[in-house]
Order: sequence, then structure tokens, then C-alpha cells
Amino acid sequence: MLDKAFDPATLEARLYAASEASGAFHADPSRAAAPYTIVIPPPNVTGSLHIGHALNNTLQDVLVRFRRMQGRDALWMPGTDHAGIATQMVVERLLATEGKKRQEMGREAFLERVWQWKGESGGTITRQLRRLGASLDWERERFTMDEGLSAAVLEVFVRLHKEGLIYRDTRLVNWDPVFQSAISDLEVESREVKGNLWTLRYPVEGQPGRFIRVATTRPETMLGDTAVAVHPEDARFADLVGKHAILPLTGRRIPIVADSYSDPEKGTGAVKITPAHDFNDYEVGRRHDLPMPSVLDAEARVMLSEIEAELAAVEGVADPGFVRSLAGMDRFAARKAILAELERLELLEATEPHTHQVPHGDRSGVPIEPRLTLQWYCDAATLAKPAIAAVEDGRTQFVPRQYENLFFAWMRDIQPWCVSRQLWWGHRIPAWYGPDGQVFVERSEAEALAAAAANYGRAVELTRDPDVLDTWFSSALWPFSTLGWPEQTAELKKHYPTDVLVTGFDIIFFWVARMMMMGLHFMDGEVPFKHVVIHGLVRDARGQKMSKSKGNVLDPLELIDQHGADAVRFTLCALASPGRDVKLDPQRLEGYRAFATKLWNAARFLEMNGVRVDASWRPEQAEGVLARWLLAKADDAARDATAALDAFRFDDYASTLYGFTWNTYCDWFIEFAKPVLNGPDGPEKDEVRGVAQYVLGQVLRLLHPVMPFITAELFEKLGYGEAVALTTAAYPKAEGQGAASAAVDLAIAAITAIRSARSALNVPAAAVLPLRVGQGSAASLQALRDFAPQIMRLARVEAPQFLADAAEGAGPGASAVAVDVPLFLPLSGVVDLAAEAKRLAKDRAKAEAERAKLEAKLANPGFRAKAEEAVIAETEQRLADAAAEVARLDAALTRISS
RNA sequence: GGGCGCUUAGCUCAGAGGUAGAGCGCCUGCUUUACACGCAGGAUGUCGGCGGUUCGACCCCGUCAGCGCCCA
Repeated sequence: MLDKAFDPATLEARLYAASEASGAFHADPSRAAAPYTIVIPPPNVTGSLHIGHALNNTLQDVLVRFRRMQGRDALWMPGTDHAGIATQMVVERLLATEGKKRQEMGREAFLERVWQWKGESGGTITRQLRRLGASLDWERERFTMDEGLSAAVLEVFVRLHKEGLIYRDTRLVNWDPVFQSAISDLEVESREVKGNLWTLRYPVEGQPGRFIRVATTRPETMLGDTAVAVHPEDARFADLVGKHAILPLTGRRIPIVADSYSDPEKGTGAVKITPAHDFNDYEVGRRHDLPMPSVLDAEARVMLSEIEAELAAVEGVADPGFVRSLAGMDRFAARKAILAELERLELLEATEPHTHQVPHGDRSGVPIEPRLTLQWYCDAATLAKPAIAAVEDGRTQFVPRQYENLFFAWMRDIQPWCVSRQLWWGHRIPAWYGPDGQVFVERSEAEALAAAAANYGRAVELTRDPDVLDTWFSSALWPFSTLGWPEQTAELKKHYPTDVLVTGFDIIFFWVARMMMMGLHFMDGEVPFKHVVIHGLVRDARGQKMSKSKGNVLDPLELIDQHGADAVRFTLCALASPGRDVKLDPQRLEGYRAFATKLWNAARFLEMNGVRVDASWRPEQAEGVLARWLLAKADDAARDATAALDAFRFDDYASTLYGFTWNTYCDWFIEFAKPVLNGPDGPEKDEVRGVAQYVLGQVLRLLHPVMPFITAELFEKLGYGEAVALTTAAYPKAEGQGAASAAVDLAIAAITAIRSARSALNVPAAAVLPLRVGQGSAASLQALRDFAPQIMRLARVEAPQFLADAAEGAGPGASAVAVDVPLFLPLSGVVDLAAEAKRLAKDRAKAEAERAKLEAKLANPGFRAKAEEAVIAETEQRLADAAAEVARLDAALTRISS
């Protein structure tokens, strides 16, 4: 016997553990079944499950469970990435509490410590994914730093280098002074900062008393200025172009150049150019062939080595002694000192408050310092071409489609990808340097030594590059490295290309783009995935982004504790409309938890009424109208649910099943079944019991992808089979059960019409009224006869009296209509006839308006001439119906007033 | 400034060139022995504004407005 209420907390852990242990989530390449493959976008190993993960993984799990039930050899590949910066940060913080520093420990010991941390704490998110019910193939769990994946990284790096697609170059990078490493553009976020706009005066060479004024938000970089730029068409400065300015403090002579980068509208119209510390200035520097001295070191402290030689004393303008005093000073302290000195020299003209966007490291939280450094680059522009082509010709499709534009925009303007990071935790770059600095990129130190020996004609000592690769470099290989590449495994053969990548739009550049580039390059031009399903961000009920500072964060694990994993999953699924953010209102969760309870109670009801699972019951044998009606509706639900999932419409999938389960199955079928179940034993009762258990079985299967726990529990408790068996039970298909019986729909219409009339007339709920049935088609009258017990029970009426002719039944009372049959509720004395008259008049007005509208439409010659035949016929039918409705209501009004 | 998206019931959102929908909320009534996490009934929409195409526009086109996101 089922418990009185569904209690998710007591069964989720048990059910999940049983499924995992049963091997139901495990793919097997030796199986004949066609593959279905999703690789999880690898969560960060330091991470824990947030609501965005819950959405992302719910959608993946729904797809995987659905396809698995359809008989596919489903593989959902689990794992995490090593998150270079984040992990290093976590462990360094841990060390700090012990009073230790990474630099003191040395690289080896530090890495050992990171692995130790990973062993102890790196499994958080994978444990949490189990609570969500995610049916990942845990036996295959991978980690980007594990042996196999590291081999893949090595192979890719070496091959790309030999192909000339990886090279070293000195370029401007986003430098994070906290981590002292290059970071990706994508790890930089712009933050609004209240600062100042300072106007500086640079003396013009050879024109005493004349200055060119430049506005800047970063005065400390002026030490590295190598030009002043003005707009070529700016008349104010036309005579200065080609002349020089004397850079204050350093005394350096710098050219005044014409470049359209300078905006005449902004600031003073002249802009200082510091090529080594600003991306725009860097481009200007390249255009004008300017020197690019760096003036800030790895920690963003003032560094003079590249400008020291040119320091010159200029009376009232530059003092080398002052500049030297800045050496080693932090950039913000240097800013203050420089401003003070400029002020003293009367070269600081104005200070205005100014709010502007400043790039910050998303993890360190400090302003990024663009720095000119020697790094390893990957030729992304070349690799991007096949990726763009694959999306253009539809080998990979985005869902929703419009995200392809975002992908194209980024890929067509892609910059060289800086892949080196000045960290310890990560894949160490397989590059060794000879005594003269020549580089040898090989798969191992031995190979590098051999290559060096061949090159120099003798054995030499090599030094290995200390840097590691960007974490995304290894993530980019994830769709094939996890399948065993570079080994040609059975898994790789069967499961690549994968079917779908499910991710948020914010991650298109991180994962999608890079996986596409690497997949196409290394897998013989085969795309890594056929579909990219993009979902929105999870926001709070008011549409605000969740953030710790706002305190509006919803923790999925708490939600699971409160409502059950099924309700959380169903909610996320129902709200996942394509291209929209998910506004998660706790009220919605309550609503879908109620849905789970509803399903539970329906099952309980059947159990209490002697409905038992009968695997031999065949739907084709059902003859009764009610059974056939339910089977046809179940067919529709199966077809619609499947179509929705085929199209990645998770919202439609959820609402189809919500409606079918609650409205069709519980509200109508079960209510119609009650008189039969309470009645005498016999073939009719057997059939109702049979169809009840059969369709409930279908419902459990249909819902299982989104509500794996409650469905498995009911599957087992009711006797359909072991809980774990539902994981691989066949997903229902539309079976061709035909159209739903009109007889049931007519009975439903009759009940609804009578209920509506009763309610409008304030008939006491408990009152049982007489019911007279007027003239109608033979089929309709038969339907009302067949379902008389249901109508009596659900509409609270006496056994219907079928009237012999239209004249009968006249007399005061309420009236209603079910399709083509008038229904009379003689209510003289019981009911407020004036209220009934009012109700009828209102309905009549509505019907008359409809009639008039249709008549006008048909009277339009253009409509007659140009509309499709079928549309005209339909409109005529509707007009006839409306006219009949008006006539019926007129008759009812007449009866009442007589 | 450039690009993309959105605007439909009180809220959150579906929606097809030909009859505007759902869930929640709201109002009313109900211990109808599965379920009050329930049952039944009900109200609410110039489908953002304007113009165009069409026999017919919520839908297609143009334009304006407001909101959001991305990039600069």
C-alpha cells in the first residue's frame, strides 16, 4: 500500500544509488543500439552546484533519459575541468591558513598538495549532480588533468605546433597582477568605476609656452607614452601634426601623430599613446611604428628598465630623479605621486570626476593591466574557418537558431588565442629551450633532447617552459578526449560526433567555439556535436540576476530538500522556454510539487480500487468508449511529448504531460471510472481497470525523463517492475489508437454545461436536480444514455429524462446545451428566474455578436472570391452554429418568461 | 555608437495568416470517502503605438516607443 503522501526525501538517495549500481546509466559500445551522446560541459572542479547547473543538467538528463528509453545506447559523459586559476587560488588560500606560500614550497610539492586537495574536496559537484538525479555514466568520469586527457593535450599541442598553428609571439595580453598571469579576454569583465579624468599639459617642442593637452584616466602610464595622437581632420591640431611634444617627467621627445582613433569630441581631442599598456594605444603604436616600452612589471609596479636610458632633465618639466624614485612603486601609489609632481610643475590642468568602464579580472577582482609579454598563441582564425563553415551548412545547428549570429560574430573576428598561463596547476607546455633559446616542442623530454642533439650536433641541456596551458585548451578537446582520443577506442568510434551540447549563451565562446575548432581539426573534419542547445540564465522571481550580495540566490540543494528533486527538475523544465531566461518563483516550485503529489494520489486511488498491473493487457482489445477515449488521448500525449523533446521544447514537453496527467487522466478519466469501479464486477469493470493501469504505466514512462524519482517509485510499488527497470523501459509511442471518442467529449460538455448553470444560479452544491434531455442526434442521445451514471454523479442530477418531442420540457427552469442537445433543469421555485434570464441574455448577446461578425465576413465579396474553400465552409458552419445558439437561447428565454 | 532579442490576462509565459491560450494569482461555492499540495464555477485582453501588405494581421513588412542582453 502506498503511503498517504509522497515523501521525496525518503526515497531519492535509495533510488539513485540503486540505478547507478544497476549499470543502467552505463553505455556499452559493444551493444548494437544506436548511440546517443552528450558530454557534460565540464563543471569547475572547485565548484558546487548552483541553480544554473541545475537547469543545465536537468535539460541534459531529460534528453539522455528520453533517448535511453527509446532504446539508444545513451552515454552522458561526466567529469570536471581542472580550473587552473580557480583551483590554484583555492589551494593557495588553504596554504595561507597554514602560514605557507606556494613559492616557498616549490612547484613539485605544491602540485602534490593540489592533487591532495582534489582527492579530498574535488568531488563536491559530482556528488551534488547525483542528488539532482542526473543519469551520468559515472564509470567513465574524467578529469581534464587525468592521464588520458593529458596525453590528448600533449598530442594536440605538439601537432598544432608542427603545423604552425601554435607559435610564440610578443603581444599585448590581459595581465592579472594578482595571479601574475595572462588571462583570457573572456575572463575579463568590465566594471563601472568612479574615477577621474585628468587633463595633462605636454609642452610642444620648440614652441615655448605652448602645450598640447591630453585627457587620461590612467596618468601613471604616461611614463610609457610614445606619442600624442590627434584626429587627422581636427583643425585645432593641424599645425602640430609631425611636431613633437616633450613628455613630462621623463623628458622624452615624442611625436604628435594623426590617427582617427583620437576622438575630437572626447576630452581635449588629443590623446596620449601608451602602446605597451593599452589595447587601443597598441594598435595606434603599430600603425605609426612607435616604440613600446613597458613601465609596469608583473605585479603592476613601476618598472624603469625600458625607459631609463632615455630619461632627460628638462627644466620645469622633467626630473629623472623623481622618475627613479617611482621604481617599484605600486601603480596606484605611482598615480598619486605622478599627479602630485605634475601639479607641482603646473602640468596638471584639470581633475574632473569621471565614471568609466575598467576591465577587471573576474576571479582576482583587480583591474587588469595590459602588458606586452612573450606568450604561446594558437592561430584561432585558421581553426575558426571550418567551424564557421560547419554552422553555415548546418552540420552543427544552434537551438534557438538566432544564437548562430553570436557565434559567427565572434568567430569571424577572432583574435589569436593566448594559450599560455603563468601558473603551476595545469598542463605544462611541452616546450624546451636550448642554450641559445631555440625552442623544441616534443611529446617528451627525451624526444626534445634528441631533437636538440640533432640540431646542435651534440647533447645539450634544455630548460622546460615553466608555463601551463589555459584550462580551456583542455576543455576544447573534451568531446573527443573523454572518449579516449588519441587512442582509437570503440567509444570514440561509436560516440563521436556527439549529439548535443547543452549550455548557457554566456559560454558559447568558452566551450562551443573552442570545441568546434579542435573537434573539426583533430577528428577529420567531423563536428563535435550536431546540436547546440542554448538555455537562458536562471533569475529570481522578479527577473533579477541571482547574486550573493543581493541575497536572492536559490540553492538547488535546499530546493531539493524542500520540494524534492522531481519538482525542481519539472519546474526548470517547464520554465525553459527557448531563448528566454528562467524566472524562478518559489511559487512555481510549490505548484509542481503539488503535481507530483497529484500523481502519487492518483496512483494511490487506483491501488485502493483494486487496479493491479496487468502486463498482458492489450490496448487493441479495449472496446469500451471510455477506454478508447483515454487511449486516444494518451496517444496524443505521447506524440506531443516526443515531438516536443525532438525539438528541444522542454516547456512544451512539461506542459503536455502536466495537462494530460492532471486534466485528462485525473479530472476526467478517474472521475468517469469511479461509477464503474464502484459498480458490479464484470467485463466493463475489468476493462476500466485494465486501461487505468495501462495508461498510468504510460504516464510513468512519459514523465520519467523529467521526474525520475517519483515515477520509479510508483513503477515499483504498483508492480510494473523494478524501479531501475523504468530507466530502460520503452518510451511510449503513439500507437494509432484512433481519435478520442466524441461520446466522452459530449458527456464532458454536458457535465460542464450543467455545472456552469448551477453555479451561475447559486444552486446549492448538495442539491440533486432533475434533468430533462431535449432533441438531438441519435449519437449524442446515446452518449448521454451511456454516461448517465457519470453525468448524475459529476453534475449532481437525477437520472436524465429523455423527452419525446421538442415541446416537452417547456416551463420555467435553467437550460444548458451540450454540443447539439438542449438540457433542461426544471427549477421552478428552486431558482432565481431573474438571474437565469440575465445569464441567458448575456450568453445570447455573445452569440449574437459572433453571428453578426461571421455574417459580415461572409457578406464580404472579397472573402467569397479569395478565401480558401475550406475556410469559407468552416465560416458558414460557424455562422449556422451561432445562429442556432441564438435561437436556442431565445427559446430558453421564452420558456422562462412564460 | 553597432548588433541581437523582447513587449499577449494581475504575474510568468506559450501561440497558428482565418474561433486568443496555459500555469500561478484573484473572486465565489464545496469535508462529492485518492488528493484542501484538493474539487467545481467565474472574471480579466483595443495581443506596446502608428502606418502598410492582404478578402482577412496578434502573426508578414515598415516605423516609433519602452525594456533587456552582447560588443565598442
